[in-house]
Order: sequence, then structure tokens, then C-alpha cells
Amino acid sequence: MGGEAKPLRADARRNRERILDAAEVIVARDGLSASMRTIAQHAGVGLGTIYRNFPTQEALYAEVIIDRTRRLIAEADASLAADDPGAAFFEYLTRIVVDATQKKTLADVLTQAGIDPKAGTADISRDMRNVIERLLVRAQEAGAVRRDLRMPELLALLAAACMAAERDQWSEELRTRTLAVVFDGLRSQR
Amino acid sequence: MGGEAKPLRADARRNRERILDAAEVIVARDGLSASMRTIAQHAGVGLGTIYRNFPTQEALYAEVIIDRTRRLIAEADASLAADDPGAAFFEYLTRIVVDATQKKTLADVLTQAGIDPKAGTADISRDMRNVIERLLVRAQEAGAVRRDLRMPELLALLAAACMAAERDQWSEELRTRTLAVVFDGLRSQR
DNA sequence: GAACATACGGAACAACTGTTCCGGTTGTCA
DNA sequence: TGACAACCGGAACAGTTGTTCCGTATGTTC
Repeated sequence: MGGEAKPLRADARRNRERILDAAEVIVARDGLSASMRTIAQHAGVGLGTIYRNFPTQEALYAEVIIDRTRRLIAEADASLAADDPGAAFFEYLTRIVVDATQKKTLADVLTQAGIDPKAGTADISRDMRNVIERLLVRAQEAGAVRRDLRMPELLALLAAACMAAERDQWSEELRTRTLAVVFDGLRSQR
Repeated sequence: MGGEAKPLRADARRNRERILDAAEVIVARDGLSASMRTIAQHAGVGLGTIYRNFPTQEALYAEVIIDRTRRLIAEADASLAADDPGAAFFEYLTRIVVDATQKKTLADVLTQAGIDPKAGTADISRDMRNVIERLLVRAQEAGAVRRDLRMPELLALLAAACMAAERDQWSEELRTRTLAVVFDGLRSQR
């Protein structure tokens, strides 16, 4: 791994942070269709400043998505130590859908679609899937989830819920009722 | 209701059909982000010709979506006479998801989001929901679907599956496995 | 505090988009 | 067949977008 290159100038580092903060807010609101101008304006920065820090829009968005996903993975890691593997599993799935309702682009991370693999989200995407799989296996071993459930359909279900919740802004009640049905399906041994 | 106004000239009528056919193909492929130029090119027609037949892009797309939804509603009507209400219900849901995998914008119809209500898709959207509700009630009365299931979560699930299937191009196997889980959830009486 | 690399802002560019407009063409009907 | 309304194609317009470029300003270092 290469080092930090050269230390950024003070104002440059400050601006970089501002841009990332603004991008997080705007991308959460507008999704992948957020524009660079909007972000620049929200960050109180010129367009050129963004492009000196991030070579391209995709690189900036990838950074935002990676940051956010890292936090979700950390939460999952914590859940792995929970007493009740079944509850931990279902609670984590719910948490992800809640997050998707509030911020956008989460479904992309789960399926790694719609984003150029070169953008660097591939790695974090894999990590995310790995930690979900560990939660799943634990829940299955505890008998809380059907044994024949595999990752592809679990991810498909999760991505589907995230997309719908994100686009249609699921209310808490709708989310609860909808996920209840899905979770029953995940439990049902037949 | 006003009549047909004046009969179109022969070439005008022919072009109108060409435009609708092309739009159906292109919208199925590119979704709501299909461009007017692409459609004009595919229809072998100038841009102005499209705008003489359809006042705006939204109006054209609404027409395409309405045509397509009408066909799906007709299929549902047929299913209402089926012997096994449960099977009819689940088969119809599957058919919708299959359709979504092949053509786009179906999820929009189900939730009526992302499209301006003025565009005229609101009516067909309501019809679609109505016919689904009748299939649901029959299936519930036959004991094939849990009694506490309501339309909001059913539509949310359906829209979610359509969106995911559409975006990620679910394979037949993935669709089968994923819907199996959802359907078990829809059945599970608890 | 001077000198210089570094970083800044935003105008400018190129490539798209939906929509309008108009000179030329073509069906239609007497 | 002639005359005219209806219709055609596509250039042109206005508004986006991502990205580049460069004259100016600023942090850093000696």
C-alpha cells in the first residue's frame, strides 16, 4: 500500500471534509442522480475544488458510499456477538431497510449493480455480503431461519426491500407490516 | 366525453402506430430514461412528428404504460375465473414479476410513484390495484393466503420484487427461489 | 516578509436532454 | 389534376449535466 503521498495544505484538507460532508447529505437525498454543482454549492466550494480532490463524480460517490457502508458493517460485526442469533439477524435486516428509507443508494451496494466495478465499491460490497452471510449462518444454526435459504435470494429480497423503501418512502407501519411477511417467509420451514 | 375529433390522415395514423411501437420497445429496454431522439430514430420518424401526436414525453410514456397495463389487467380478469384461487393468485404475482424482468416501469404502475398523476396513469393504476385486490380476497377466502394481509404491504412487496427483478435482471432460478420465500410469507398463518 | 508551490473559484466546453418552429412535402378531395 | 390543409423532418433553442482550464488567492517555508 502506498503512503499518504504529501500532506494536504490546511485549507485543502478542510475543503475535502466539507465536500465529503456535503456529498453525504446530498447523495442521501438525491441518490446517484445528485449533481456536482449541487454538492459544490452545498459545500460552499467551487467545482474545481471538488475535482482536485476527486478525479470524477463516480470516485466521490464511491467514497461516500464506502464510508456509509463501513458503518453498517461495523454494526453487523457488533450484532455477531449478540445472544440471540435469530433476533440479531432480523434486527439487522430491519436496520438496513430503515437506513435505505432515509438515505439512498443502499440497494446498489448490496447487489453491486449500477456502479462501475472500477469505482472501488466492489470491495466494500463483498465485505457487506460476507458479514450478512455470517449473520445468516448463525441464525440458521440457531434454528431461527430456514436451512434451505441461500445468499442469492436473501440479497435479492434485501435489495428489493431497500429499493422499494427508498423510492416509496415506506412509513414505519408499512415497513413493519411488509417485513413481517418477508420474515415469516424466511422462518418458514417446509 | 369528446369524440375522436377529426380522422387522422393516413400517413399520420401510420406514424402514430410506429411511434407507439417503437416507444414500447425502447421504454421496455431503457425505462423512463429513454430519450425522445432514440424513439424517433427507432420509429424512423422526425422529432416533430412525435410531438404532433403526443404533447409531451410524459404523455407518450403514459400511453405506452397504459397499453401494457391494460393487457396485464385483462390477464388478471381471466385469472379471476380460475378453479384454484390460491394458485391463480400466486401465478399472477409471478407473471407480473416476470413481466417486470423483461420490461421496465412496472413498479411505477403499482405504486403510482415517479409519474405525474396528471399524465393519466392514475386511472389504470387504480384498476390494476383493484383487480389484484379481488384476486387476493378470493385467495384469502379459499384459505390460501393469510387473512391479516392487507393491500399496502402486498403492493409494497410486489413493487419491491418488480424493481429488483427489473434492475438486477433476475434469472428464472433466482426469481423462483426468491418468490418462494415471499409466497411462504404470504401463506404463513400465525 | 518574501517567494513559491499549492489550491481556489467559476467561466467555458462538450455532450446530452425535452421542446419549438418552420420550410418543404404529401395526402385528400373537389 | 389542381389547390389546400395537414403533416413531415430535423435544425435550432434552452436547459441540464460532467469535466477542464486558468488567472487569482492563499498557506507554507525559509
